[in-house]
Amino acid sequence: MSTILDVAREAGVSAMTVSRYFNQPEMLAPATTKRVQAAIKRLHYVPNAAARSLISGRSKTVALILADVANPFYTTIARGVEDVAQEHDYTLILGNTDESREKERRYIDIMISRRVDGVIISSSPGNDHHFGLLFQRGIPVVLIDRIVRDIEADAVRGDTYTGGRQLTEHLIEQGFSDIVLIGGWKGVSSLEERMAGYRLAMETAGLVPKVYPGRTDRQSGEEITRQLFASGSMPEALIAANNYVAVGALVALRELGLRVPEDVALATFDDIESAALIYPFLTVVAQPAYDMGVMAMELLLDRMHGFSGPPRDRLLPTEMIVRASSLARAVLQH
Amino acid sequence: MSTILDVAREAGVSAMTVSRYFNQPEMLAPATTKRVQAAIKRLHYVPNAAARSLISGRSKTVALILADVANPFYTTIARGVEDVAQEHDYTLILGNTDESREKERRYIDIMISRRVDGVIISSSPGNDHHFGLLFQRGIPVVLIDRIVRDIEADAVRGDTYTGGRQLTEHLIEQGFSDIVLIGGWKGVSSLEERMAGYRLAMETAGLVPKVYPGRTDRQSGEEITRQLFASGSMPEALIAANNYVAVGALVALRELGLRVPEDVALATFDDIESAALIYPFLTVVAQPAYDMGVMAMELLLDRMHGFSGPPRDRLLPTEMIVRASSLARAVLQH
DNA sequence: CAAAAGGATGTTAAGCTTAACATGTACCGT
DNA sequence: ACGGTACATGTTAAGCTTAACATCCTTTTG
Repeated sequence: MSTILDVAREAGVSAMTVSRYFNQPEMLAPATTKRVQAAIKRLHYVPNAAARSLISGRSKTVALILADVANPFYTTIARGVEDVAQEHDYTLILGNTDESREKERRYIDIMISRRVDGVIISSSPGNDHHFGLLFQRGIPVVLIDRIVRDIEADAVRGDTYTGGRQLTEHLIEQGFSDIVLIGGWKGVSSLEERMAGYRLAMETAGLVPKVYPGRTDRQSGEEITRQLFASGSMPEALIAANNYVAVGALVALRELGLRVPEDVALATFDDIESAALIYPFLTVVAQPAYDMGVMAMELLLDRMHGFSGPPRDRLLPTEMIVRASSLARAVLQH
Repeated sequence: MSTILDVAREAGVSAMTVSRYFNQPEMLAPATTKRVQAAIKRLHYVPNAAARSLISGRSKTVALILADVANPFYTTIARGVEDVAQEHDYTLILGNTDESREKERRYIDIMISRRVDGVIISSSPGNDHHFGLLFQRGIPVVLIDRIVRDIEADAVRGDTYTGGRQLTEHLIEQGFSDIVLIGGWKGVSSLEERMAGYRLAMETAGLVPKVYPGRTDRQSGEEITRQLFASGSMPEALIAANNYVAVGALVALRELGLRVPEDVALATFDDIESAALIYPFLTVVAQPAYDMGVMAMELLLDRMHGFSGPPRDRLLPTEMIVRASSLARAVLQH
């Protein structure tokens, strides 16, 4: 594999001149530029990123750490991040934590080891975060979707507090009063906010909030729903903590022979794009996932380029899309 | 930022001993191991990946290059790849090509520059592939979903040829004879195979295959469908080249006031998991995307560990799932 | 026309880790 | 007690690029 020295020899110049061809091309004489260019082409030379990184301490790399790489909400974020990163010649390292603190910890070591220039992370719940190690080394961090208390970092998130409130108010307007929130974890800010919005709306209307917490996967949605109805409750409406929980709830309700929305109304967060097109049915609070990714990468670029102001917290507006699943019987009969 | 020398000093040993702690721990005396361990902890030392890579020529990194990071089919593959990579301590670099040859080319340079140990790629159509550069440098490549003619690399793909045939036969059995294939590109093997399966089934049944090619996005599905019906044709059944095209077709058909399957039957490839659960409606040929990712990474691990047999072509079975969208009127009325 | 200024290119060393080889110590057998 | 063996640890140099400084040649200026 040829090195910069081989190219230098081939072009009859010094290694430094070749290096300048890449880093300060305007400094070279046109004739030299040409000769170097030709030599590079002849030898198929590509600079060694490791050597560059070793000397510069930087890597032109950004780590994107997500809870679930297969969740459409996160992959849409990833797409936004990638588009901006690519534009600015940053390479993306992808990590999947499955909400595991240990995996998160392992990735933090990898990021340090690889001298990534920045990190975008949707952190797992818990208090023993290891971000400190990143801060010590001056690696900027942008939190996405979920903020972490006591961490002084930029953050980008959807306004699901308002979303939760709107969704609840909408269901109340439809005439429901026994509205239950299912799924979702303590410790995950975006889920706690939804819950808080729900609570506020319920209490403002003089209703009693009921929360059945759980995880955020489909399985959990099914379990909680089964359990809820097995326990003898017969709520009029459900709010699922996220898209997967909603799908699980739908599966469980179908099993129980309950129709949506005739027997039980349902609403949730995070739009499932394709599904919505095929069968526009679920009422949702949709978050601007792609824009969230773009903005996160932009905030990170600022920091990597030296910006050092106080943490910025970007709360992007969500949009409630009312569809059939949340409508009152009365409305349906019209 | 502390280096291996700092740790050595702190522990009262040589740098080499610290290096051995990481690379051949069994060689150290227990007491030394302890002292080194303590020093590492005190200094928060993390080895510098660039220096390691510089000397070893390897990077413990694998590049995953996909056409669209937001497409659920590909992200499910990504999830499989990531799970296996993580298990084996490989870090994943993510790339998005948007079917652009130029972006693919750029990524190939990045991969070489970063000395990735292997590449998994769903390549864009075209003939001027630059994989040669990877082969020259002995970087193993695994093709996923799409094979590339004349490239001697391992491949993992779903058997969409059989899938296309089955889907077509199913529609023929339902009594349809004017069946049109919409969307999909020449040059993309997985799409060509679907087409070939469709052609075979049609011709075997003495029917005339009709293909309206296009891209693979939703937009394209809409356009082709509109165009198809605007041109006066009135096919009895459509087969969409992939999930996005199918969604586009559905949107267009709804606009045209045509019901599925009462007026036009529809079937497609690539199951949309959540959508299918909410509304089990689309007849599909589903591919085992997660397993494809897992297998691709496993083949790659083999190669990276020195396996050098002939290219392996893994054709994973697909599964046809018949749902409402493809049923004959007669069947529906039952 | 000499001296200064400016532009283009070269030289040296450093960045961190590890392969290859060297050294040192403890214990073995005879 | 001595050479030999095995094990534990140390020394040196290399891997590739670039920052900092040095040099050389051309051009400008008084």
